[in-house]
Amino acid sequence: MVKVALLRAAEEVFSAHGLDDALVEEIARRAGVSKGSFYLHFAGKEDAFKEVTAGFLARLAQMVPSPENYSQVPADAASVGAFIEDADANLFDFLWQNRDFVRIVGASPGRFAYVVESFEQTLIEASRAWLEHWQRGGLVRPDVDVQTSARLIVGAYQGLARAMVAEKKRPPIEAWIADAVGMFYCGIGTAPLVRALQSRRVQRASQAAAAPARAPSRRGTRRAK
Amino acid sequence: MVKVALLRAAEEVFSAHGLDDALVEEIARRAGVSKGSFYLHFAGKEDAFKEVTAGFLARLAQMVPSPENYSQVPADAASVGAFIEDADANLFDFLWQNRDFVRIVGASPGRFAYVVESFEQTLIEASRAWLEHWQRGGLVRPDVDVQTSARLIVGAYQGLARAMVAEKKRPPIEAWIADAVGMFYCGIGTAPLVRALQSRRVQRASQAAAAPARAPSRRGTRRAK
Amino acid sequence: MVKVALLRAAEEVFSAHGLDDALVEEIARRAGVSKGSFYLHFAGKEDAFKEVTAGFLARLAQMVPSPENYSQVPADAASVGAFIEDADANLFDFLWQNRDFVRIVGASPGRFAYVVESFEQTLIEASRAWLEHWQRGGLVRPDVDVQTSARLIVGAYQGLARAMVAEKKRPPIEAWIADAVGMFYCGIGTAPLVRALQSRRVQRASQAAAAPARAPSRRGTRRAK
Amino acid sequence: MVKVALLRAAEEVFSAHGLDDALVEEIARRAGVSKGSFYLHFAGKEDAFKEVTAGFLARLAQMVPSPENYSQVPADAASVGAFIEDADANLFDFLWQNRDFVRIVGASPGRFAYVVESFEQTLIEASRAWLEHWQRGGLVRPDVDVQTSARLIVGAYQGLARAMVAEKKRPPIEAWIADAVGMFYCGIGTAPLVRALQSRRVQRASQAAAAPARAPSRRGTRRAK
DNA sequence: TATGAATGAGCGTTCATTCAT
DNA sequence: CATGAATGAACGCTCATTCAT
Repeated sequence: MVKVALLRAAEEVFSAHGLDDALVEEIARRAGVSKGSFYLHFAGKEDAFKEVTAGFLARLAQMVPSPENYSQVPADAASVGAFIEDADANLFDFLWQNRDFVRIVGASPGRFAYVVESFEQTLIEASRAWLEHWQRGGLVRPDVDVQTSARLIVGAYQGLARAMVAEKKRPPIEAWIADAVGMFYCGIGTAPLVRALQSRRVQRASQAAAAPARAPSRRGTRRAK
Repeated sequence: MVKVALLRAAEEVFSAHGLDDALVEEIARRAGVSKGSFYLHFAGKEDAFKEVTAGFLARLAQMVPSPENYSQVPADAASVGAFIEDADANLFDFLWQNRDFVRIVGASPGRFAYVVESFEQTLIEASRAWLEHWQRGGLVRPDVDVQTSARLIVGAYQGLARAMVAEKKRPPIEAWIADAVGMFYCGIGTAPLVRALQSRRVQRASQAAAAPARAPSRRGTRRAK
Repeated sequence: MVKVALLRAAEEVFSAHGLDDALVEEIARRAGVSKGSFYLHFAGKEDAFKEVTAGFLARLAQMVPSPENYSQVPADAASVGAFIEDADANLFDFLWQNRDFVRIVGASPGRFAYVVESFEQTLIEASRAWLEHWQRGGLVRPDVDVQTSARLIVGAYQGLARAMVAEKKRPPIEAWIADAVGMFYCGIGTAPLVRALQSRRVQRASQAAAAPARAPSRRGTRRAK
Repeated sequence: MVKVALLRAAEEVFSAHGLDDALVEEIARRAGVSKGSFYLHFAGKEDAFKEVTAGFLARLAQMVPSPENYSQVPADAASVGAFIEDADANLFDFLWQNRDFVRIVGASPGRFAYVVESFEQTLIEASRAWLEHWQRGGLVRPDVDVQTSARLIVGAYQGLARAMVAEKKRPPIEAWIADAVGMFYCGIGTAPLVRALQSRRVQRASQAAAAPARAPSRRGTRRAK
């Protein structure tokens, strides 16, 4: 119980001040315990940061669907577009909610690079699995190198994520993702998938024309607080 | 002379450790002077950081061409693509050479945001000037809002730059830029420009197919040292 | 416990070196704790000085009698002289014991002037109260302006105190006070008081003649240590 | 020439900040020379302080008259009172003009006590000389111990000086001195001198009654600036 | 003489970590 | 498990003094 409070407090303080400027004192105070208790649960400040990061990545990993753990695996061209966009938007919304912490983790390139890299591998693996799944289902062209494509997609998404967390106001994440999905899957998809994605785009464009001042329609996880 | 050495040393140390973790002691030592001498040239550590940043931005600004200070302003569809890509690749190569420092400046969003923003304005202004120039020359469609387009282009390039400096190994900057240029200018260019850009792309693709293991071919400014 | 030791040590060190030349290190060392502990109890060196000063003034204020808190208020001419001289000698003896610190506080006229002034007000107020008391008792002439007289008396005593703390060897405080009391109260007293004071003076003179090598006969509070 | 400027500047800066807080830099700047030049003329900051103090005491000593170097030595009861008061008032006015520096010198009791003491000796010696002179002239009673009286007078004047320099606004120095002179010389003077002093007092009192708002009538040396 | 850049010892303050209770 | 007082290493900045020119 205390450890949970400490982790919560640590995430807040690390998000607000970064690893170096975060005070153990403040973490303990926010958790409602003494500074000494902090050291009963963590070996030190850096260790707490690692745990917070690990927890964050675990929550993040839970948001990454994979064909194995999905009961209703979409395999028809019509629903794949919506499925991908929804999953990705969920992930990006979560990153936006926690953008301060994401920024902090990304700001220490030397230290803790491994955490980013391990998550990157997770993402690549999941992407590869989906691409294979859809390749088997005839939505992705048989000649596509799924491993390479997965790498490229994840790399592009990282750039997108970095750009997002550097913003001050919430950017139109859904539109960004739709564009990205359109770009990637049109490049590797078979004719049915490309047609389905294009019809989605047309549909969305007409909606946007009808209601230009789009309500952000928050979805997904709220920021841990 | 001493100040130059201090600025060089400061840039190195700030790049390596960031503002807070940089030691005045180390900066002075690397510059070959005493700690006291540091304070003959700077009001304090933060002041030195500002000077380093200002110098960096000045060097950066020199790499941004504008129609006014360019003797040979390209205005024909055939050469515009190469011109843009070359200028952009130069800029990105410089950022890559100084990626550590770029990361540091970008890592303190609150403090020093103004330096990033001021440079952003410089870029937007230059982009707008080029777009107007080419609009007058018939390469950019007359109905394009150059101000808005300039904003979008600069924003996209920022995302690209952020993604680049976060990499450990030099990414294929030239390819990234070529893709970006292809995307943006096809969207706002008139038919001749679009055709010229597409022929560039075809040409490059065939080159890449012939020589898959691309030699990086460093160009542009070397890192100040 | 630690704070008491720190306050004691701080008073010593401030007395010996003044605020600026006092070393936090030395204060902590004398108190038998680490430098870090000093900052658990004080916001900084100046804050410690203020606390020491406040404590000193509090002890000082306790030595100033007032008619309200005195059970046996003397109101007859014969005992008033002895009462005044005794109270004043007590106060001056305390100042002498703490002459180093008194000198330090008085040496920074700009900073900390308020502490001296606040104590001055306390003294004036007490003096006024006594003069009114004795005026009602017929020992002070009815036409005397007690407020003005109180100011003058306190001012003269301040001069006396300043002169005393600047001495290297203990001056004849009792004699100084006796002279001062003789001067002031002869000027404002009614005939009975003046007669009583004069008889005291005669008596003391004959004693002094009999025992020229006057024993200092310390009295009152010892220096806090 | 440079040394004179440095001494002047040093006196100003020492007066304003005290020995420890005075900056060699500021002294040199005010003198219009470089910091290095300062060390051509003084062995260090403390040495400069000693020279400034010595110069100040020399000027002070010049203001102390002695029977030997006085062409018109007053020896009649009528003019002695005016003579003493005038000389003392001159001295005190000078001290008032330089009260900041006087305070500084007095504030370092341990260090530099010798300068005060040497000047004290000068004063005592001069007072003794005058008392002897007047004793020979029949204005001071023959049974008076001139050495002891000189000590007492100088001690009392020191107290007066200390009280004065601690004031924020110029106190009525002339009145203080007149009172002091009246007190001391009535105690040791012969009948003619006492009568003369009393008539002065009466005269002054009537003047004061006629013009209560006494104009200060500055006299003597102006503050070195 | 004069300069002023360079030096480096020194101090106030912070804060992660420890440990006796 | 919990506390919080205590520790001490670390660092930014100041400024008296030196010395090459």
